[in-house]
Amino acid sequence: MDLKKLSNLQQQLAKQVIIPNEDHRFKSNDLIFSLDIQYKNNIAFVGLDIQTYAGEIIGTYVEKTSVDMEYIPQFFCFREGPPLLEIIQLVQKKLNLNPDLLIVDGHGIAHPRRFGVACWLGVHTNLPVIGCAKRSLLPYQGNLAEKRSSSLPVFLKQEIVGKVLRTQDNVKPVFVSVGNKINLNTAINIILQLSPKYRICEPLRRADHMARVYAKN
DNA sequence: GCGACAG
DNA sequence: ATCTTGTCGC
Repeated sequence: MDLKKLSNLQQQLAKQVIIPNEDHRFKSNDLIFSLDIQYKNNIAFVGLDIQTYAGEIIGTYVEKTSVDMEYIPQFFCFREGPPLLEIIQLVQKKLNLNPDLLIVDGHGIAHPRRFGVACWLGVHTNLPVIGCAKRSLLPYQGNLAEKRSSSLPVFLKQEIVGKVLRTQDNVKPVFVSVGNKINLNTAINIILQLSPKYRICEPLRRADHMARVYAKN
């Protein structure tokens, strides 16, 4: 694996990421596609949950695909990006439903080269994408308050590229960053809104659960 | 040089 | 991510 080449590719593609200054105003019927992957040997089970912005659950689906690259930290997008894109296009065609926002398990620009898997999906779909990860790739400083909705900035050099966000009182935080066509403030508000009860937001939990069930049969 | 490192 | 026992809590 030529990591030098992939590293250059990430830096090139990172230039295509668009981050607006204005908050995004979603409509009640806008569709949110949320994705997560479970692995069984070299087979990926991709879960895709569809709900409206208002909260109506449309359904959760799973597709089985092969995965052709190993997991390498910082190069995660090249492993998970293609399977994710595949199921999005498949479900889109099959159900004739078009997403207005994607939420993915992983980072957006909170990445050493500003190009996590959420960015990869962003430049390949031209859609708004939010990355929501369970661990950070970049350092942050300070003590995060224990109350829900507390947050601290995550820096790359001097720039804020993401936030550590507590989605529940006294529960480990998640790491939110944008992948494309949405700003951090909007992303944080949406993740909080979608996390009324648990650490991980509801649509990602459904996608994870569905993929997990299928991976065991 | 060594270790750490999203899923 | 996955491999694992018991255990705590709703």
